[in-house]
Amino acid sequence: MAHDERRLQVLRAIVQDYVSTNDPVGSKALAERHDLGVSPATIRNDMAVLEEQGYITQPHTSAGRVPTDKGYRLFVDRLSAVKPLSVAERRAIERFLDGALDLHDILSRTVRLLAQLTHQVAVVQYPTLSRSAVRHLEVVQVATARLLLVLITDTGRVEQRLVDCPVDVDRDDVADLRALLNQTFAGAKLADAAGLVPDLLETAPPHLRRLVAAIGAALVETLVEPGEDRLVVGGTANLARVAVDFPGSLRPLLEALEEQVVVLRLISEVDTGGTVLVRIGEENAHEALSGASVVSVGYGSGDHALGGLGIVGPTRMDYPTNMAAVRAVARYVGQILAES
Amino acid sequence: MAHDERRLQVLRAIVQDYVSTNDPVGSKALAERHDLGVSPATIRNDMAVLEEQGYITQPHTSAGRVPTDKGYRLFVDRLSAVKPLSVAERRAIERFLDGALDLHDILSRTVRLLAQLTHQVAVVQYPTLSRSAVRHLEVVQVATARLLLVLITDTGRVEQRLVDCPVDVDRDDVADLRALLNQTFAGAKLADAAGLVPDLLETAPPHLRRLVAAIGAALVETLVEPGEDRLVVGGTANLARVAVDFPGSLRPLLEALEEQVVVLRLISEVDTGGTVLVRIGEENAHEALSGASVVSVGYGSGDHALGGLGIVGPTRMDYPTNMAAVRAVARYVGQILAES
DNA sequence: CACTGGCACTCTGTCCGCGCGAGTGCCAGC
DNA sequence: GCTGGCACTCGCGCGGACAGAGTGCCAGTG
Repeated sequence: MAHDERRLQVLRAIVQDYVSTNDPVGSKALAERHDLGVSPATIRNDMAVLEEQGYITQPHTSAGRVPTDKGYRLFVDRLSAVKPLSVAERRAIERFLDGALDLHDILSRTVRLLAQLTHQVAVVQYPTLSRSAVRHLEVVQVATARLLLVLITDTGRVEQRLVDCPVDVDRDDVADLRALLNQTFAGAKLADAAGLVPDLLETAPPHLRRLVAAIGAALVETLVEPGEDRLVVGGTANLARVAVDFPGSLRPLLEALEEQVVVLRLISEVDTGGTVLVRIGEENAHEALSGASVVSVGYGSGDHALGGLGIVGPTRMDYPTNMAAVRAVARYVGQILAES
Repeated sequence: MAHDERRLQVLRAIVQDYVSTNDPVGSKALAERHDLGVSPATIRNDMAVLEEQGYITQPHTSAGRVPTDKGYRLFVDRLSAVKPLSVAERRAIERFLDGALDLHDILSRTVRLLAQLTHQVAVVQYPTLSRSAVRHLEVVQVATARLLLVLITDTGRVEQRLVDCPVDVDRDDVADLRALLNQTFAGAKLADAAGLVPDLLETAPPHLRRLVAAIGAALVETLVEPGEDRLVVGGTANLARVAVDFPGSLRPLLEALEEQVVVLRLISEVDTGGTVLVRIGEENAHEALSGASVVSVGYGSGDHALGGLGIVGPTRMDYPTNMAAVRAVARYVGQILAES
């Protein structure tokens, strides 16, 4: 019906205006700023319907209307066109990510870039270990009965782990161990690594058995445990700019960002298809994020995602632009990681 | 003189009260809360003198007095006794730092601990490379003409760097290279490493010369360049709690913390003696930090500092407690690093 | 039947004026 | 040199008035 169509136009206009002005938007202003072809009075009728359907609400009687979470949801799902990035922005992305020296460098550049493009808090998950493969395992003796295990993956990630050994170790053992480990694990997907430990034990020469058992246990632990420090966060200064959208205080949000685990769960729940995921307000199911939206997407080379990245900001954000930025950055990061 | 002595008592009382209440403190309240043995009128006279000397100021006529930067300075230098940590706090420190798995883990635990103890933003610098020694160098082939160089130091730090080679490399070369590098650099202080590169070139077999030259260059670059990502920051959520002390906005401060380089300079300028350094307000010589104080100290094993750590907070902070916490944490971290 | 203009109503944000209270500086007295 | 007293100065909070924005409803019109 033509009516429904126009009502959606009205909702879209409300979202756009509210996002850009941060003022509840009234019927008169809407009629002026948008070519809806009808008078304020008609818009008011539409607004009444939209309010009843739960898409908009008024902060208090006789202020303008403000989109609800549900309103933003509809906007994102049906009303917003993907906003292509400007040439300057594309160039900025390339320039920013080019010349990174290692994985950490790539990720910290990414997070800064994303924060700069979106003016929101940016979050990048470290590539998940289980999806990458072992490139090399290094063993370094730190003390007579203490080894440092260094794992290098094909995504350029370096993991380290101290291992206390049940027995003293001599130098030749270390070399043997290194050879043994690499022979067994080189090229293996980390997800499969745990299954290879029995093989490892079998092929180990008897005098190394106990040592290998300890190492194997530590290895599995390191690989299987997701760990906690898997998140790079940046652009928190942008929160100050949008502080007005978080009435109480920024504190819960800052805490959630530091907690990492909360945000990590959100960011890592991406599907592999490259679709941008948007969680709006209460959809986040975490109190600290009830006034916030999370825009995330998986990145990776080829078809499987290595991890997620995205932004966290107020529900009152420019979704089309931010979704485009998140997607574009993820694409570039995937490329870069595939090359290195 | 007895007068001067009492005036200092008054200043101390003002600082203490103001820090705990955040209200400008008046003569009457002072006389009630502290045993100064004189009447409010007398205190007023002292306050007038203190104000003239620039130690305190009044926000507006007929409000109480507030310490100036200079007042805090005097307080820190001459009026505050070191506040020993409670048993619970000491235990918390041990518990918190015990069981860390690697360097990054140690540092991120440290920063959380410090933030929790002081209720301020905590900052920890990565151990400076130049003061540590090479434990092992690992070379991994990533592509035909691309190597990943991994440096492991005796402080447990792992540095990685991609190197594009001028020539193709085969597998034996990699092994030779690894042996050669470790032979030359193992045990060397990183600060001296650059000087060893000529030796390296000399001992290299002719067919590896060009390769070694490239690697050597990358190595020096990695070691000498201080890099940017040398800072772990935590506890920014605490800023929200003290937002009232930063009238304009938290933004400049958050930006400075993200910028890292600013804070890094402050944190790294520690002397090796283990003295806690306090920079108050304008002393920081950076606009974003003009309302903030930085409490920092070097940490390390033995006599030489590996890096700095500290906190950033409003000038209105509890200096004695925070200084004690910073010092205690630095001491423990030094111990832990010496062990691993 | 849908849209429009008009109108009365409601509510918030803001401004002003006022009184209160806290705190000071000064002075005379001990 | 300290103290109590006193007049003075301001900032803050409260309440009322007011303007402005926005709404809902209603009657009129193509």
